[in-house]
Amino acid sequence: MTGRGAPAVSRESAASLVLSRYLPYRLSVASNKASGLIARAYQARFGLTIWEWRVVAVLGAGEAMTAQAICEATAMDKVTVSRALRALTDRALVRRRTSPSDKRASLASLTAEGQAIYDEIAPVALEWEHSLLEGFSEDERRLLGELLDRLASRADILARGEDGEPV
Amino acid sequence: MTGRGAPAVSRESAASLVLSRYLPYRLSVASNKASGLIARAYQARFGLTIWEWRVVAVLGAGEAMTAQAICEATAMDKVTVSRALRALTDRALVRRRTSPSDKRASLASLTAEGQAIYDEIAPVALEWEHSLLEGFSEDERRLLGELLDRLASRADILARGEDGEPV
DNA sequence: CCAAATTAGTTGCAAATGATACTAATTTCC
DNA sequence: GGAAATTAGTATCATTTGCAACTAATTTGG
Repeated sequence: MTGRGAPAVSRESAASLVLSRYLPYRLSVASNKASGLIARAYQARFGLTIWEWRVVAVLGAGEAMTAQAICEATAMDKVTVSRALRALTDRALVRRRTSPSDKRASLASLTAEGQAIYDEIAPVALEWEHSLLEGFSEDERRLLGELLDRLASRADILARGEDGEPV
Repeated sequence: MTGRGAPAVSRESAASLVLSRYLPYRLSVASNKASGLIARAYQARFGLTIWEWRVVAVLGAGEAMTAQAICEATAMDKVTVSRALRALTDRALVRRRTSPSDKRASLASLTAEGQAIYDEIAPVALEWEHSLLEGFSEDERRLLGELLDRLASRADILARGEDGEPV
């Protein structure tokens, strides 16, 4: 009976990696549940995918935008934006005209029908957000948003920084 | 000039729906950036997908688990778990044996090689998490985690609750 | 104790996604 | 002023994902 005594540290290797406490995991779970919940609103009722909805959401402000501008405003890939625009255009929710200043680009904007859908969905989306945050104090809501933004920009910085190791 | 006076509410319909301020959107952006960043660690270095990594992460604790239990621990769909287990088993990182108490189920656990990978990745994953949270105070870290968990459970409640309208 | 219903896990197929290559228009800069 | 490099947006193809159907084992309840 050699080697007994203190409760050997033997296989304590990755001590505190408990998935349910791991931030990227928690973010992912919260994000998926929140998105999934609200997605039902625009999917079931208007047949919009989450990306189509995002495009509608930014165009809802009224400004005509290029696909490029939409990419930036929605954090979507340009291929995804292209497909969403195509689908929306096919359904006549969006109209596109060639940009006068750059014939490669086109300016997209909502049609009357698209605007009508936006006007109907947007308040519902805001209600869902509100329901989701029920029980959160004003401070908590503000802080949550702020922390998420900081996290995102921190991830950006790290992504540029290196190509392998954590800093 | 009738009906003037207060700055007409005319087309102010969805007043405060600005995508960049919309919580589900911010969550999604933060989550994708954080996950994407860390995914490089286990993808490039070990060829693990995010789901394979999650499975490895929960099995890393040492307990043999059924696919069902893994579903619950990882918030993954059963099909996704099945595929991840298959891939890991094919690479001999995971071993499965039929559960003695239920011949439909099998108990999965890490092989020595799987454990070795876990032991190598887990600390790196934690370092990344740490880098991500650099600049966050202890309070902020705790609060962020707590708010995310509350949000997820709130979404669960709402998802059960109804089948259309926000509450 | 057995037929019907449920559960564990897998498979197959259709749709969604992502990387890459491509066309056309526009800048750059010698 | 024009060849080379860049940019806008689209198309193509391979992979991933999600749903629904399926097999096999177990539980229920009559």
